[in-house]
Amino acid sequence: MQDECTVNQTVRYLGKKWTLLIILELYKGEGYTRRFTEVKDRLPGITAKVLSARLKELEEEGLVERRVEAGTVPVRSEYTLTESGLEIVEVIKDIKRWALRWKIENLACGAQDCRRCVL
Amino acid sequence: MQDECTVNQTVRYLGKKWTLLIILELYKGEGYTRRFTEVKDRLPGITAKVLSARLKELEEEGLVERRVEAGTVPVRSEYTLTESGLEIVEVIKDIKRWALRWKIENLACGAQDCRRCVL
DNA sequence: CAGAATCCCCTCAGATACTG
DNA sequence: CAGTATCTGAGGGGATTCTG
Repeated sequence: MQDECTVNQTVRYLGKKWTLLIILELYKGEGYTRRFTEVKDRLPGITAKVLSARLKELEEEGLVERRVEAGTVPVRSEYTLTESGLEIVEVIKDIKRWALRWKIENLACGAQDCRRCVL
Repeated sequence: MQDECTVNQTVRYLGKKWTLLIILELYKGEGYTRRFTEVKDRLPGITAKVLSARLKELEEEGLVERRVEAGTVPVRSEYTLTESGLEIVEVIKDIKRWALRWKIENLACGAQDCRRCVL
């Protein structure tokens, strides 16, 4: 099946809602690292369920690494971009450049920290 | 809402199944142009319904232009990549490079004309 | 040839509530 | 704090049939 194509497969999870924004959030963190709640608080509207699912998916795909702080109460876990995750950020930047170039009518984005963040 | 972000919005339709493959198909056509059935035949597994829907969406987003040959029976219609559509191909190439670099286990893609086509 | 119409199942994603 | 469990509605996408 054509669905097996890497491009299609890749874009199937990258295309899901919130995924790219989560990656950018980790990218903005110190050492490309953020804690669960940190990401959650910085992405207004996302639910714990969705964030959890996306992070798990990204971990399985190798773009994100999870580390659990042992012996801390309450529990702390950190998510860090891997090398491949870091490289995909460049692609995201390109998408953003493309979008800003051809979809300038969309002012909502410029109003958010979306524009400042990685461009 | 964060959903208004251009990156997220863009990726919402680009991330749909078949979309990128359709764009690449047009890209491979003479003058970046292909007819409906041409695309359909070259993407085994796609249904007319989905192809139709994707092309309409891409047209609305300005990546594709539709031209109907007047007065021909049976009807012929052509789809051509616009300037913005052509530019997004570069992004798709980057995604493919990324995927081939980090997901080499996925041999299915290399076996198809997927690898030859644009890289 | 180039679709549109219908049916139907599945996944996505939000809301809400609960837990180690 | 960092999740999981459950329910629900909306949209995605395949199969099939029909049409100008």
